Amino acid sequence: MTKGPKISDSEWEVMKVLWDHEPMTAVDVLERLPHEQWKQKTVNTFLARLEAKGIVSSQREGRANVYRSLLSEGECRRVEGSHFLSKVFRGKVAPMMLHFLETEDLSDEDVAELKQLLERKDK
Amino acid sequence: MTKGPKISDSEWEVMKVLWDHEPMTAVDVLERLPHEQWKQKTVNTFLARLEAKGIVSSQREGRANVYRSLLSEGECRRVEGSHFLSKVFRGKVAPMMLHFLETEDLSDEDVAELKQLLERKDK
DNA sequence: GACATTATACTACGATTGTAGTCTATTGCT
DNA sequence: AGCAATAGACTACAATCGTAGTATAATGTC
Repeated sequence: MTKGPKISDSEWEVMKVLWDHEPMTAVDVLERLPHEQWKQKTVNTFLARLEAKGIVSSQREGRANVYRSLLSEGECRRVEGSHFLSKVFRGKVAPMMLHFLETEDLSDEDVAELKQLLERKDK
Repeated sequence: MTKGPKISDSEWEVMKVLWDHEPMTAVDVLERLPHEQWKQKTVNTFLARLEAKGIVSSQREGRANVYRSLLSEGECRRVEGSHFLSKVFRGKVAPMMLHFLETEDLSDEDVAELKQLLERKDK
């Protein structure tokens, strides 16, 4: 459940930059994105769409619009995460965790941290 | 990395049914999907698109086409999983695992299983 | 063999996505 | 004041997605 607005792949790229450095203008955002892949106008379009979706707000400041996120990265992760879980792993958490444990590289520190977390969850 | 064809949300629903019961005809697939949400023609369209994408193959058998998957669920999970990881969690596995540990409900058995897995990974 | 059934093939169409271009208004410069 | 630079607004357009409808061909029934 936990429905939320759909954020497309490219919109996520813009949002990650915004979450890291907000408030920002469209020009600021472009500077933080790989220049070879992004044009200013494209960034502008995405910011406008994100505003239309209610994910960011804009405020005129002088000559430029300044953007701020309305949803936190954590909230968006929750929505996207539960959607991914039900779509790809049929909502079953444990198999998903096993999958990532097997396919992704975890450092020793990561493993230790996860074990600690699980210990605490255990009681 | 590990590029693969894009499988849309609805296409995933069709594929999960197919992986569970293949080989199947389009009529078989519809029967396994929630009837209120799916129409036969829609299922047909998705099967045709999946074939065009090289994700399933079809073979004429008598009066009907019989479909089989060309990619396993595991392969598709790998592609989709690593895409999700990089998009939503910036490629960082541990934070993602923590996120799911905190937001999703794990049964005691799940926790025990994961701990075992981590133990084995540890050495 | 003519007609009803039914499965596939082909076509449709609005919404979203990725990727900008054009038009307009504001600012700065000389 | 007049003109150039620049920021935003509005428009464009092909590809993909969700959701079918229409046309056609093969099959089964009398």
